[in-house]
Amino acid sequence: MEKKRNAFEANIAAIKLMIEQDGLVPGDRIPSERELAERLSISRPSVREALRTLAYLGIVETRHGGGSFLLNRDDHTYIQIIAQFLVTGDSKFEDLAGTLRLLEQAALAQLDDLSVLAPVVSSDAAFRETLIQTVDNDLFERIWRQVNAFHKSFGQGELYTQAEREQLLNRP
Amino acid sequence: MEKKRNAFEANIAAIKLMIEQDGLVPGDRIPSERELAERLSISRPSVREALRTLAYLGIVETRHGGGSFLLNRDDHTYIQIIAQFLVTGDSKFEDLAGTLRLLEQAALAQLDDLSVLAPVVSSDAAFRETLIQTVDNDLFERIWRQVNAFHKSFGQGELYTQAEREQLLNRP
DNA sequence: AGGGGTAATTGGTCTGACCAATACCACCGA
DNA sequence: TCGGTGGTATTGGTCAGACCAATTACCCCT
Repeated sequence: MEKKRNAFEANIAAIKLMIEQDGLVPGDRIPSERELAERLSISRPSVREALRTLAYLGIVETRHGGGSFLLNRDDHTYIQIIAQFLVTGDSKFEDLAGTLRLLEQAALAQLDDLSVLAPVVSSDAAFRETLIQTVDNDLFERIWRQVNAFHKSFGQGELYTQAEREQLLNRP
Repeated sequence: MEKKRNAFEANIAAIKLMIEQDGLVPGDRIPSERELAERLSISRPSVREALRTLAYLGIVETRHGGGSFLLNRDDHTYIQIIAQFLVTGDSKFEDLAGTLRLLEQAALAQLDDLSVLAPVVSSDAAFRETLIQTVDNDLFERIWRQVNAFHKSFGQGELYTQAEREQLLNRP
């Protein structure tokens, strides 16, 4: 082994390695914190620091009294974490609305058939929700959803007026 | 207070909130683990579990004996850390490239004067960097930067060919 | 064989302690 | 006065042990 430094990251790597070597698959229960501590020759607090990080990333789920379990990889909660840290406090409100408009403009530009939007043109929320879903891109959708949630948390109302929405449908 | 469940994530949020309220900026030293424990009325192990996670994500840097410091957003390594867990070849890479194209298309659409892009049309990175900066929206730029970092972490090359870039300049 | 209640297991949190690395500062000497 | 130099305080790193809470496992009785 190498390093004294970064014992913490080494612990995370060790746990991941052990999971691999034990042939665990998503849904399986991983060894208890006490057993991990013993097998890795580290203390339980150190095990916990690593496990908590893995849980935060969505790699693992822990149930009080039940144990820790491997999660499916396609839960990708890390995307949400990315978004959560992207949209932190110092975002100006104008940036929020502006970013939403940009995202939705991009979605609109790559949409061939505008007819799917016609039925929902009367509702700002439904119009934009439908618009985003036409993109069919998970990451893009999550980013939009996060920005939109943050925008809504400021208690603002509609992003577009009815007239604006109708105009958007008559462009390309 | 709030709920019993998810005390761990509540601690992370509390630390982030305290950083905000104290007006700390990247480079500043955040309170010591012992002081955080006292101010948040939790134990030092609980503080550490939250702090280690923040450090792992690259939000914060800890120096043995020195303290913990706020990092610049550009230093955030969680994109790479998270990418490390995407061991299997999932199709999410298409989402990355697709999202980047959408973001840049949106930037291009709201740009009046395309002449600023002409000098950098020979470089994929410079072209896209310049394009994003014309938007003048911090949040949008940050989102793009992070997605781009994620995309680059997969070791991919240029997003557009030279011909594509030139074509983009001849559209509107 | 089934149901219920108790014991064992497991995660959640805390206290306290000690080590290691760094920062702080007063002191000393040139 | 200035610059090094040492000791001391502060801070993160790690550990042991304890206790609580939630869940699980198991055994016993009917």
